Amino acid sequence: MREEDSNWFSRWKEQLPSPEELMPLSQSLITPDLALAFDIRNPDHAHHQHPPPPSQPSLSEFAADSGDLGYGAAGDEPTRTLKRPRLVWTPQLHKRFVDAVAHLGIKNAVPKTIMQLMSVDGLTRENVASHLQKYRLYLKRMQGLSGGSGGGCANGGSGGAGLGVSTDPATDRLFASSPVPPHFLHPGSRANSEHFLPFVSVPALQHHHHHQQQQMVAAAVGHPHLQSQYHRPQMGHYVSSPNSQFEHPFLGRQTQQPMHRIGGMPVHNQAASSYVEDLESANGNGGRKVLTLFPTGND
DNA sequence: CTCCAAATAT
DNA sequence: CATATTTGGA
Repeated sequence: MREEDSNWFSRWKEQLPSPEELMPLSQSLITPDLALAFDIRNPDHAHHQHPPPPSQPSLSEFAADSGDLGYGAAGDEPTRTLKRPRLVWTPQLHKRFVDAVAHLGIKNAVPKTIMQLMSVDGLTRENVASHLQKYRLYLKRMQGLSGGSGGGCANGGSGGAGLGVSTDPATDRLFASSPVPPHFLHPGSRANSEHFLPFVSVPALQHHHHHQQQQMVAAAVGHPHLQSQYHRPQMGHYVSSPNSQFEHPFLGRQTQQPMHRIGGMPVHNQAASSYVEDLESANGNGGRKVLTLFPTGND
């Protein structure tokens, strides 16, 4: 039964290019400072910095919603009084996360290292740590269900066992979308995949820290105000098979650019040629908007 | 310092 | 409500 392990590994290794490829993948999360500082408001100068590299979809798109929070908005440069916007873990980003973990090995798979290997600018340890926890839980959960480990109903109760066996506790939605490679989980058979830890070159990490505009890629800003419950068209049924490649519910849907009215102020929204995922839902009560775009040429 | 678990905010 | 962030403790 371990053969499977080898299997996934070979597949994985194929898909895993090399750290070099991974490395350059530096994504930059939109940093709040930048977002606000740079910001989006420039009704006059359409100076858009068009770095739209036609060849490579590396764009920096910021989705900044006007914060109606109480800070002085324009003209003010909040140096450090910024709140961190909600980070949205996109499948791609998650994938990177998984990749990093897989390559690091369970041993080094600590938040810090992962974060470093991910090289996602803007990503913080907290982000990774939190996500990592969830990821682990997800894996553990799967183990228990799929492996059947032993007895069958060892699950003690947690989870009210009687529910459907399907793996859709709703919480795994995100994780399920990603090809969970690392099956380094399996207690008992601990395969150290570190056999092949060819390179862990994370050369440039803490370098340019200047406020220069780096390449920002993913931007996610959760705009609060008003609680809103966004709901997908019914509970998503994209329950892809656990092993099937991930199918994106979105991807492939280029929504137009709806005008965002923020507090009555039209916001200039520029849609880059990148994947722009926008989920919006309008509820009678309010609307929650989330913009996430990722130029991850990965996968 | 890292991980875990829960509370809180969005 | 679900998700992500954040706090507190081991």
